[in-house]
Amino acid sequence: MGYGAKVTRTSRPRSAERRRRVLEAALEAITERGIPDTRMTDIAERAGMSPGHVLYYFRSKAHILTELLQWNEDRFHAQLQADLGRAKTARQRLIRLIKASVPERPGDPHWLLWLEVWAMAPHDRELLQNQDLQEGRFRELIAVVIRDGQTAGEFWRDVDAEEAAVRLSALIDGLAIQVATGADGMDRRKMTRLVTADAASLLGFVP
Amino acid sequence: MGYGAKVTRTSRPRSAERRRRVLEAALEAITERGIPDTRMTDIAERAGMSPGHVLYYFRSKAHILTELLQWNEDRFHAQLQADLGRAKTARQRLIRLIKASVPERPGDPHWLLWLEVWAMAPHDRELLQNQDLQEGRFRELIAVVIRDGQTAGEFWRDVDAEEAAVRLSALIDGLAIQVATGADGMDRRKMTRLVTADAASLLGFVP
Amino acid sequence: MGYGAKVTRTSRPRSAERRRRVLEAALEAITERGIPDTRMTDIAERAGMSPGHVLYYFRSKAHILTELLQWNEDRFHAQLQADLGRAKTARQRLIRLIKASVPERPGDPHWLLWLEVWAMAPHDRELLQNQDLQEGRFRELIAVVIRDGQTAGEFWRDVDAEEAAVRLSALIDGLAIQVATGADGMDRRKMTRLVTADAASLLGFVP
Amino acid sequence: MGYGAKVTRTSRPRSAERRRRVLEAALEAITERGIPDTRMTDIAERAGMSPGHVLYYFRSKAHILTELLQWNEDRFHAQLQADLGRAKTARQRLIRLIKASVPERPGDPHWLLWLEVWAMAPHDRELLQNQDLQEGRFRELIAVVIRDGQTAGEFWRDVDAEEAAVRLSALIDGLAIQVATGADGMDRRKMTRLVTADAASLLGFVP
DNA sequence: TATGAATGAGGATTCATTCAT
DNA sequence: CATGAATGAATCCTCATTCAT
Repeated sequence: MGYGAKVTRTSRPRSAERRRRVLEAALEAITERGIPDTRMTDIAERAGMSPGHVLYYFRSKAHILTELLQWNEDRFHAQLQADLGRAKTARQRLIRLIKASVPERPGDPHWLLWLEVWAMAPHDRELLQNQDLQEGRFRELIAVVIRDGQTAGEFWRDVDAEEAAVRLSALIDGLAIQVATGADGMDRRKMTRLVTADAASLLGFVP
Repeated sequence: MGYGAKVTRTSRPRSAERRRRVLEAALEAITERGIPDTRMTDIAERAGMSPGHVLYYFRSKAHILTELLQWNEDRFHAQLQADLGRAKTARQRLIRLIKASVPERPGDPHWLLWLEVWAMAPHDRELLQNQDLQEGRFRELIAVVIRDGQTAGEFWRDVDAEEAAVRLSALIDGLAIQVATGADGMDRRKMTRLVTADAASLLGFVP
Repeated sequence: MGYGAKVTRTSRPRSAERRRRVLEAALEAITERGIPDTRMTDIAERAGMSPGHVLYYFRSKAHILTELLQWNEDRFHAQLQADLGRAKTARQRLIRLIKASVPERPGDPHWLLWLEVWAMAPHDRELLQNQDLQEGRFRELIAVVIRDGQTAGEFWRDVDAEEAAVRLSALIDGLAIQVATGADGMDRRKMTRLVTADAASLLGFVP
Repeated sequence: MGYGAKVTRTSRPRSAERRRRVLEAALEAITERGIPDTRMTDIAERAGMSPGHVLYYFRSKAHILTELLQWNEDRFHAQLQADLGRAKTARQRLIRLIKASVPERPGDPHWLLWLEVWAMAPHDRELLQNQDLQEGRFRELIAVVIRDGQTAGEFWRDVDAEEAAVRLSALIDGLAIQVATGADGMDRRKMTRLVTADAASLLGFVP
């Protein structure tokens, strides 16, 4: 994950790190205020640079957003993949996947960004396509785990893996809204239990 | 509900109708452009009046929004209640409820407004409370239908009605996102089938 | 030239007058600082209104410019036509035309605007077309006067009127640059004498 | 005028060439976009160096401009002098001078720069002085040729050489505007004919 | 010399809101 | 009630210039 130990001279990554700093700042600001109320200045301040400099790296506010979404998903998936790699059984992998998908807490940045995407997607074709891509990637991950479990005899075989993935991811989205917005009567624990139970009854394993 | 024939002084209804016209215009504009990109002027134009006059009825843009959400939900529930009233069995009522909940098409105004609400709620306590209220009302409606069905012996009795309602409404939300945004691979018909199947297997009736 | 004496209620012209005020302010500012260094604020201040209001009348800085050029030329031509109308002979008309064309003094707004146009025209097709139109109108005016004089026997007949107009207007442009910029060794009086002498020797009349 | 073969220390010529490269780049950029829309970056890119480095050679954008104008005129005059040197008679010299003065084509860099100068001169005293200098130099050149021709008996003697030079150079300026901006109905050939004819009738030689 | 990251002072423009009529 | 002119604060973005390396 590092650039190697030998990089002494501040070398290239400088630029990449600056960009990352901007993205982190943007996510932070957006999490706090929401996209429409996040000003360039908010981002710049948090990133510890001038507004002009933020736009030196990203041509416009829209560009920041685009890259932010990508970066957010990539990070999530990398983490998820690593997580899954450490599990032995499909059942364990599915449970880990569920746990990784549940918002950490109200205001979870990853999910707040998704709420913003859903609100904007109907008016932004490009964004919608990206949404499709990311959600498809996630659903496919679920489907793979399910199929693996079916092959290994851990899950029932007569369930359509794709459809189950659609149902599970939709349930996750719907509940995550409640957790992430901080809605009354739903929290991380409850959501985890609900989704796990649903998966268990759907695929026939013990939660 | 209804102004009746006896309203003689024209003043009030006139005003009420003007206000409704503004709300309709606002919903239309928001559906097209999203809340952040909807200007007072967009609303005024659609409502056929001047921007200044829109603010004569609603003190600010925020007030329009607040009232719009309420109005939108009230309308939805009134329609839903009427729908359910016409059904004989709990099973029929549940199915009608599901059908009423599925977005008509990509861009369905009712749902697009919800997408906006979810995106804003984390940064607006009042809005969040309203969200809780409305979603609670909807879940309770589902729970009532389920309990009715259980009492009538149409649904399995060993299912917790509240929890089932939570699960169903979350599934609906999650899938509605896909349909309403126009996501690839999901549409009204497929969503209806999926939710109905889920309810059926959950409560033990024939879809 | 007035709107009639009966207009008591501040009526329509309000808007038109505001617009004119903006154009006057713009011309003033541009004359002082040049187009590139004229800020919206400069115009607004001089027009006695807020910058936002200036853009309420004219959608953008570019729009102000476009209208300003048109307005400037229209004004010049209206004045010129009136001038010519009062002259009896073609010779007198030509002399009046020349006098009207000579810059009043260094910094003459009408001509400074032309200097700006010439500098911008190579990079703005629309502007160039407008330039063609206006210069064509002016040259045609000269040509008409010349032809009249030829018909009346005041000017030599063997001179091509169009070509003479081209030559005269080019000479006027070239000298006006010197007068309007305040170049050394050229002024209104000298320019008038030079152009008149040129016309006289070209068309055969006594200056 | 060259640096000769003896320059051993490469330092100076290097620098001089770099500077020239910047000036060439600037002229190119300005010709394309006009001065107000030419950014430091445009110049730097064309010169194949970084914006920071451009300012290492020229302290500011204004300095580039100043030097560019000088360089542009020096180049023009050097070329012109060389041209005239090859002509035997004053008549030939005058004709060559005219040909050299006519813009090559719409967008001729040398003339586009003049259009910019005229637009800026009224707001920049220093620039105006430089304009006076350059135009004076050009007019004097014309006057010299005329006087030579008069002495040699090629041109009429009763014409005031200075005044003729003023007239000719103004006519050239006025027509060059049309050619250089790409105005309708005027081109290099026509302009050449017009100016030559004017000079011929003024000085009494056969065009 | 040479780079390009970094700055920050503006600039045009937008838009909710106010208010005289 | 109704208008639309008027405001001005706020926002994104540009760009000459500086400076550490």
